[in-house]
Amino acid sequence: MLKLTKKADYGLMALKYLAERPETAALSAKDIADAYGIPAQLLAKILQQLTRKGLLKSHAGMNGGYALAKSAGSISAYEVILAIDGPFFITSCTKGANGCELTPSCTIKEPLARVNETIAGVLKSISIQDLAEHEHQPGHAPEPKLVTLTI
Amino acid sequence: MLKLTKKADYGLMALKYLAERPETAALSAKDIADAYGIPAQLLAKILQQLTRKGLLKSHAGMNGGYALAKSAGSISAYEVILAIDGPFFITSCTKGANGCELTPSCTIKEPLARVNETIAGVLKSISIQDLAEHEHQPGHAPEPKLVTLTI
DNA sequence: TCAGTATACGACCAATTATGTCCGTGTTCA
DNA sequence: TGAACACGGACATAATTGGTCGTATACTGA
Ligand code: SF4
Ligand code: SF4
Repeated sequence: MLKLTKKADYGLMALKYLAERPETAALSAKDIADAYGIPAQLLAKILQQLTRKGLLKSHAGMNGGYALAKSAGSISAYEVILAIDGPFFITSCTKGANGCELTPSCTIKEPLARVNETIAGVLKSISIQDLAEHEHQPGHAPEPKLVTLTI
Repeated sequence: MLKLTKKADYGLMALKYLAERPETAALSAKDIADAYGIPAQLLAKILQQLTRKGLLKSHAGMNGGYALAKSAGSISAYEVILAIDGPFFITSCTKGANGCELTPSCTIKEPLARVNETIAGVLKSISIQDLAEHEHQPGHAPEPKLVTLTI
């Protein structure tokens, strides 16, 4: 419960990997998969999804592969998760048609919707660049981000 | 992905229901289940779990049922989710033994652990009382809570 | 031009998890 | 004593996730 799928996980890793290598023109799905031990075909599908959503640019043929479509700083973790796993909701209601059938009697969906928004906000405030920058030198103080939650 | 289980959902609803009725000595699982249309036996098991974790007090026999073990203000949504669904992690690693096998090569687990902490913080800052108070009068300004995220 | 390398995409399968039911046991009270 | 309740394990089923396969298509460079 409340767990990121591995697909989203893999997607984030791949984007981070690309963000760390801005000099290379393109990296193939296999290259990235091998670097981490991710199933190559699965990662390929994930990268294809990200391409369709406009987060990556793809290039077939020899020396082809994927490259970031935008700057690493302008891609948020939220976008990635959204692209891979679809709309982001922590509850089963709110997702259009097929929600849970006790939505009318439910009294906690509004508060939970706020929580949902807050978590989405957290995810939106994290960029691929944040992930890539992270592990560098010990002396760099990462700037804290603030998120507001109103029940 | 990143979705609350219905069990946790039901648990929160039940606790809120109890919090709104502090006068009654105890309410049976069936009472609460009927009020919302939740499967009674399933809710019963959830309430039993919450009892084992010390969030509820139970009383068998006629006119028995469940009551809050603590004040509604001192029970956080985090505790409830923890009691029902077990340890709270957004990633597959960090959960003791059986995590994902690419933990050593993974480069995003530290940042994600911070995100995990942040989300846990959000959940911890929400009490059952917050849920119960919510829908009252329109004029009451709910106080916003602040959560800090440091990548 | 053609072989090799790569993406694109849908169908399919296996493993896991979530959801819910059944049933027998023990407890309390009128 | 019996009705109404909690307790808890063992199922059964549905939904989701994680992963594979096969094939078509696109691009490159020798
Ligand atoms: S309606 Fe209530 S019970 Fe149903 S999914 Fe939404 S929050 Fe959960
Ligand atoms: S180790 Fe990395 S890939 Fe594996 S679960 Fe943790 S964050 Fe995800």
